[in-house]
Amino acid sequence: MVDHLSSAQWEMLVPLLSVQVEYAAGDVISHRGDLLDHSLLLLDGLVARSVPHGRGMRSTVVALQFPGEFVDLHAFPLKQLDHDVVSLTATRVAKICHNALQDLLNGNVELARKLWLMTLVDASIHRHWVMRNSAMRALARVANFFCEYDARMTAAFAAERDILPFTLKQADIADATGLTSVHVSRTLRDLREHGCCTVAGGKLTIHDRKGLFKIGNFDAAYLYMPDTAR
Amino acid sequence: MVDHLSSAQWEMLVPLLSVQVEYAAGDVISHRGDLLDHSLLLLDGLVARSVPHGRGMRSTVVALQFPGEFVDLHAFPLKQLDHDVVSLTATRVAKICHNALQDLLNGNVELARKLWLMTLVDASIHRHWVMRNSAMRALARVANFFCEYDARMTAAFAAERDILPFTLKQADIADATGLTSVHVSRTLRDLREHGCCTVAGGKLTIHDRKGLFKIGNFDAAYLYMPDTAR
DNA sequence: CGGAGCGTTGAGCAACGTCAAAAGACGTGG
DNA sequence: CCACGTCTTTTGACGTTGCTCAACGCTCCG
Repeated sequence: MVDHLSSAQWEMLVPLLSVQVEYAAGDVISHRGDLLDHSLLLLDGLVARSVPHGRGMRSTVVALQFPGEFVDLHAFPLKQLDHDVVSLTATRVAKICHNALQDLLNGNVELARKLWLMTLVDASIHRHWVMRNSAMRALARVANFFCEYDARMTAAFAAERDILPFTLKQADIADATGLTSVHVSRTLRDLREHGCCTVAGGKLTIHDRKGLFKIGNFDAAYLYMPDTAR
Repeated sequence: MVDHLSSAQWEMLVPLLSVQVEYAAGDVISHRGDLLDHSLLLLDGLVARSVPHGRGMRSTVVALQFPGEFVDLHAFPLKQLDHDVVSLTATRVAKICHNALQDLLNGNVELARKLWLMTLVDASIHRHWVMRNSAMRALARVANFFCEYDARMTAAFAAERDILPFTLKQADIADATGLTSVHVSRTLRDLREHGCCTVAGGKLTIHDRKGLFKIGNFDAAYLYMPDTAR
């Protein structure tokens, strides 16, 4: 969500974003524990922060980043991350070097506070995920996941759509919601039969957004969207 | 974890912490959506960030703060929180006014970055909670919860102990781990019978820390402890 | 002594996981 | 275009975990 920034602030950041890199679905962009001297701004595609569980086992997706969001801005103060960063689709990112960022932020307290704020919005989303995966049953959980997907995609496109690009596998949804892919499959059928939404052919089609929000018990306040007042 | 700060930085912060307040177990310190002009440093007791679910229903604890930690430093950039802040035990906190903090940080980029970092450690803990409550079964989940409790209490006391003060109710553990209090009760019995730890009389007694770590599959890296190198 | 709150236990059940098989989707090379 | 292998989704049968409901005991405190 770069829309937390004023256009003047955005202009200052752009020169630092010269180097672009592309990844394919499944690529590991950085490993937990790696020392990082740069962060990434996601231009296109979906990236997961994921905690591996050991060879052969699937890993848990603890966060998802959408186009227009920083993927690992928290690596700037932390230097080292506690999770892997994995590309879930074909993605394009822009690198931002920590040294250059430090120089920029030293002279601009306002911008520094905005970037701080953006990492805090990520943290708010983490808390929501804790709640979702701890306190909601499968149907509500997956519905709520789609509500968030819808809201963040809408922000990324700056336009509401009823048909969204969606190239995640059911196993990815499972990793993000703490279910098995088998149960995700069944839950998607339930949502389909409720007339809420359909996932097929790389698209998420929302037939009944209101119904989906209700089943998912969705309230977007935790996303701290800049324009869309709560 | 104020130990991320140098003693010089700590000295600068202390003058802002004049006002102290006490709360009793169960007090709601601030409500979601409240506009906040100050943050709190926890001096004593335990505080939960909790998401309410409606009248009568129990709420989900999405984070726990220990003595020496900021409770809601994220309210400084965010101004408004997405969750309640609830005292779980008798607590004592020190207020820090956002205006004064802003003046201090405007003149001290290093300190600002340290505070940023501290909120990012919170976020890392959130991610761990997502993983724990999504991917671990009850026994491992509760064991891991106790491992974290042990590690953060050890940091708060600056001393390792096998008998820790523990005044949370089983229902609180349930709210934090996404289980029911009934199942927590059974799980505590299991941990007791494994010879790992006992919860009774306001104390958590760790009989076999190594065994507890193993059952909880615990790796403290996500806590980003300053001294204890990973 | 009585009540309130918390912890414990048991029985039954719903939700979700596991395993396995089959069907569909998709790209590749002939 | 078809044949093939691989990956993903779907479905069924069955097992397990953890939830629900209800009863009972315990402790603390008035």
